[in-house]
This record gives sequence, structure tokens and C-alpha cells, in this order.
Amino acid sequence: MQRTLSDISYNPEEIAIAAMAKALSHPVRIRILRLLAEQTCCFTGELTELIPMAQSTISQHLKALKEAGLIQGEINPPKVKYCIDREQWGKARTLVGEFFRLNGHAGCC
Amino acid sequence: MQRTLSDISYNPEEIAIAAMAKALSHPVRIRILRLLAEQTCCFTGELTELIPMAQSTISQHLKALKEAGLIQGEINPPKVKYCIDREQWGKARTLVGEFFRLNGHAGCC
DNA sequence: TTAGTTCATCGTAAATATACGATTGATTTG
DNA sequence: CAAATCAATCGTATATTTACGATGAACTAA
Repeated sequence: MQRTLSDISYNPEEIAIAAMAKALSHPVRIRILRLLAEQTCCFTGELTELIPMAQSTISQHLKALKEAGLIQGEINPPKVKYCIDREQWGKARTLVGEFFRLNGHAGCC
Repeated sequence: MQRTLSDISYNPEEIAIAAMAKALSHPVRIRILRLLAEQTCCFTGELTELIPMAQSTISQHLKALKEAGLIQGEINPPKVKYCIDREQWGKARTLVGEFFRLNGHAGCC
């Protein structure tokens, strides 16, 4: 795979949107984000209790979300507090929003 | 894999958003959507000329976008005209827009 | 009919994603 | 210090994605 991907020069926006979308491409990650966003205050591994998945799996998904910049974790021994990274979240919203503002032209198909 | 996925009951919105995001999770699909959206009129396999990838690969990506409902193809022998499915596109925008309206609470982390 | 065009699909190889249990590392508590 | 807790990481099995070339199906043109 990826035999030609490197030959295509994507612009940064295309890459950013795709990376963004990839982070959102699994339902459990959507669930996690919803849970984090809905909490009155920040969250920790209660996720492990709310989501019937192995702790290691949830940790993996959290890592993916963190790497995408959507959430941030604050070590708060002996726990870790996760929450939406509001700044990045806003940027993502803008990015995706602008992309969706594109539209097919009338009279097509 | 998927050993527990079926045990978790995701709600339809979570599934829809994740599916949507998955369709957008590859830069070449973002590129394709942009190309389709920017064309004054609808498109066919000129994509094959604009994107340095095997025709079969592009066809595969088009299929993914079609299955996600984002584009539609109209057979127009001997070619096929693709374009943004504006109705679905609008729905996707709403879905994603609402999701992004979620936000972490102030005072977190 | 025959050849050519266009696109989808098949078969396949390699990369990546996803899940688990087990282990490790950091920190707190006794 | 020892034991307990919490979360990350490791190792691994399986599924999915992604890419390619080759083939096939539908249609046009000669």
C-alpha cells in the first residue's frame, strides 16, 4: 500500500481535514467525545466504566484523539483528567465547516 | 477484532457521524470532493487524469464516497458523470455541524 | 461484427486499525 | 518499604483499508 500516496502532493488543508475525519471515524471515539463534552466537569477513566471495552482499548482511542488534538489529558495523580481541547475543537469546527460550505453547482447530475 | 464492538449499542447518530467521517478520512477523497465541488459542471473520469493514481484505485474511492451518500454517479455512456449529492451533503453538514457545536465546559483542565 | 473506450470489479499484497490480555511505570497509601 | 491503584504501553491476533494490475461488462464507432 501507500505505493503512490507519497507521489501525490496534498495540500495541508486536505491532510488536516482527512486527519481530523480519521479521528472521528470510529463510533466509540464519537461516544468518548460526547461524554467528555457533556460532563459538567472533566473526566478521567470513568470512561472505562461507561464503555464496555477493555481499558487498554479505550486508552488507545484516547491516544488517537489526543494525537488529533481534539482532547487533552492532564495528569492528576493517581488519575488522568481528559477533556475537550476547546481551542483545537474550534479550529476543527472551522476547518470542517469551511469544507462543507463547498457545494456542488446547481444543474449538475 | 470487533470482538466487542457488537456489544456496545451506539446510537444512530454516533454511527452516522463515524461513517461520514470515515468517508472523509483519506486525503484523496477530500481532493475528489473538492474537484467535484469546484467544477462548473459535472465530472467524469477526468479525475483519472487529474489524480496520479490507478484508475481502479480512484474507482474504489468513488465507490466509498457513493456508499457514504456524498456523491452520486450518473451513467452517461460511455462515461459516468459524478457529482456532489447536494441533499446528502447538506445533511452531512448539519450532522457534523451539530456535533461540533458540542463543546467542553469552561473551567475544565 | 470488430475494435476501442470507459468504468467497475476481482484478486492480491502490504499497511493500518482495532481489540484483547499482560505488563510496566508512576503515584498514593498503609 | 510493600501493596494497591490507575493509566499507558507492549505483544499479538484478526479485520479492514488501500493500492495495484488484470479482467469484465456496457456501450460506441468503424
